[in-house]
Amino acid sequence: MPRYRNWIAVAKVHLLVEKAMTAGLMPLGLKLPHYDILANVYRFPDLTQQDLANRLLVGRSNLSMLLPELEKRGLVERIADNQDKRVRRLRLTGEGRILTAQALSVQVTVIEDMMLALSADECEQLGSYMRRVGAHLAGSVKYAG
Amino acid sequence: MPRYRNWIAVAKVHLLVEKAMTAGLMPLGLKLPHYDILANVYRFPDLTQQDLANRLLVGRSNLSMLLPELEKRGLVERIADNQDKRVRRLRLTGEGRILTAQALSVQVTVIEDMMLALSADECEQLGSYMRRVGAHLAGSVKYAG
DNA sequence: ACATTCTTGTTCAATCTTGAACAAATAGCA
DNA sequence: TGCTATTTGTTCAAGATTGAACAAGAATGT
Repeated sequence: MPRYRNWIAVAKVHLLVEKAMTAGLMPLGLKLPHYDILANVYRFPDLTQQDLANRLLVGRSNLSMLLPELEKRGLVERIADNQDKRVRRLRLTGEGRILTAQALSVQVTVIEDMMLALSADECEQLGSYMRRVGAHLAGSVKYAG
Repeated sequence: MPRYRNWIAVAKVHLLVEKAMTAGLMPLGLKLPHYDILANVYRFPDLTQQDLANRLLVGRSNLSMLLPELEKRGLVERIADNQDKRVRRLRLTGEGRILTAQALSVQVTVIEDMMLALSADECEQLGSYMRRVGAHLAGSVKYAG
């Protein structure tokens, strides 16, 4: 099983990085799902909840549970849209931006540390491989909303 | 954020493959956690539950919940050890081996399909990168039991 | 305008996962 | 031998995640 072995390596690294991220985020009072939300709203303001769910490959109901927590903590705002009264567009508050920036730097640290095992070129090549695989899969895999 | 981008690609592919695996396993009546257990016991018979938990990077309690299900389905046996009366060594039954072999072939199919995006050499190189990263991380990340 | 169909976000119950507390067994050490 | 510290597996309650059902709003077609 030749390719199998290679995939296992990917899965294991993913798991380890997730654990490292969880540990690194704890001091900020954030869990991984919170962070995923914040990081995406940070880079893509005014997403709807549905947009965000698609981006995270997660169910809408999940966000309906999580977002109110972040809202109560004063990190996220949900702004009514005049064009479409169903949707609520997501933005970070000032405080949310500050915390998210800190969290991002945690992730950068984790990733930089991990990638010490690779040269810059190798890291790029790894990314290029994975993007190709991702594009290939995006067509063939259906993901629920 | 150069390396960051590359990691995101890894994470996304991992997520997509997990979804594909979940879908592929469903006809066999297996969920991903069940499969992970079976696949490991298949390759490494006579593991203790603790060994298995370490291998899967999962809590022991998780296995205490899951294994009785697999046992009731007649897929796994937990055999008392004479040397150490605390532990229960894990083995597949005949039926378990058959089902696991089918599940493994599901995984092989998913992975082969995914890796169509890469040449054989590229796939090997990807694996080699990830093994290096994995080895690098294994030292620096502590994982709970 | 109107009826039908889709989409968006919420709620709720069922399922999964985790960590702490526990009992039984082993290991280590005086 | 005894006494303490570890290790193993289980249990249980708390937290997280999911999918189905729902209501409100928007889009489509006539």
